[in-house]
Amino acid sequence: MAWYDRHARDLPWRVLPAARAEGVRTDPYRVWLSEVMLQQTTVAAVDRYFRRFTTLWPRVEDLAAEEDARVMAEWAGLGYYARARNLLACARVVTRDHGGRFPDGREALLALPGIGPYTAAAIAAIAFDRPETVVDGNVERVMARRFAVEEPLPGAKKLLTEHAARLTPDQRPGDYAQAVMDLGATICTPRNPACGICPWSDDCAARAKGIATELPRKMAKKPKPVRLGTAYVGRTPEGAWLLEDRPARGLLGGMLGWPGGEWLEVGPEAEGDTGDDGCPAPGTAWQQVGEVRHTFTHFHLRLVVRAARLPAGFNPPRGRLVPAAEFDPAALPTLFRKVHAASRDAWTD
DNA sequence: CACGCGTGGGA
DNA sequence: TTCCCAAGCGT
Repeated sequence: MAWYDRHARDLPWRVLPAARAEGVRTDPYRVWLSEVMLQQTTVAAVDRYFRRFTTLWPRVEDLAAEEDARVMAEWAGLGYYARARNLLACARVVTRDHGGRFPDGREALLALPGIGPYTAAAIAAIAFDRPETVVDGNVERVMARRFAVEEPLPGAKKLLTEHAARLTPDQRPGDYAQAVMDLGATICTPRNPACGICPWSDDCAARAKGIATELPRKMAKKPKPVRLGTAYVGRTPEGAWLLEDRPARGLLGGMLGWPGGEWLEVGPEAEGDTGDDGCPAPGTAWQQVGEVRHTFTHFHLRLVVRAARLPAGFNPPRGRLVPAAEFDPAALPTLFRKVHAASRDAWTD
């Protein structure tokens, strides 16, 4: 804990021990928002989004009252969009059923949308200083090394959680939780752990055995297949864009995107063209303007980008026309921002 | 319980 | 270029 008092990172959602000593309170709303944004996401990526969200919506009631599309547009680019949908659902439950106050216990938190075992424990510990054990990827790595657990993840998760629980103190459990995660993020890193400056180096079994860098072991991952598809960027003579609201569930669910066909996996050889599958205006002369490559969690995608001027009075069979004044490419997920950028040269009239 | 679900940065 | 990964959750 002395290490944390000296080395805690100053993050926008964090109340440092020194500030807390002067009476600054930890806001559960900000803890919750930051923890959801940080799920599988780096501090560097979250920083800007957290500042933007708390400026637009300072309290959970403000967020709960916002329109879905506005929140999704602000989340665009951060990824894992189910988090944004669950974020709104959670804000509305807390506002309507809990009077705008987050519950202070792990069990009650666990019942809320988008809050799983890690986030429930993190909020209980950090916002309410409950002695809950927080187990994220950092804690798994630190415990695997400190106790030289050689069983690979995810099988070792249960054992690592037991080790972590045994170390959780009664005093300042919130600071302790953040300290272990800071340790994992800045000292006990995946590649080149800085064991020389680690406050736990004398207690570390993996360091003693010289295998710290090899832990935690992980099961081999499957290779990512390649999928191919086409995206159609159409504009009316007035400059309106033809876009599509994606279904609420699934990949990029609830986000705005360009029309196009299914993204189909192909064999190692036949990487031919993709036809006009999914073309939203078959009678129009589409021109290929580029190709976009993008990698998702479980596949690589190559999208052929086609652009066209739509006829005057065009009535979209699917999707909708977004007037130029209302269109902001920043509201698109990253894949579709790339598609928009690839089409840019087609509009140099 | 295994899988689906994004993105950007670093080695 | 390619691979790995980062404060997980829902189904």
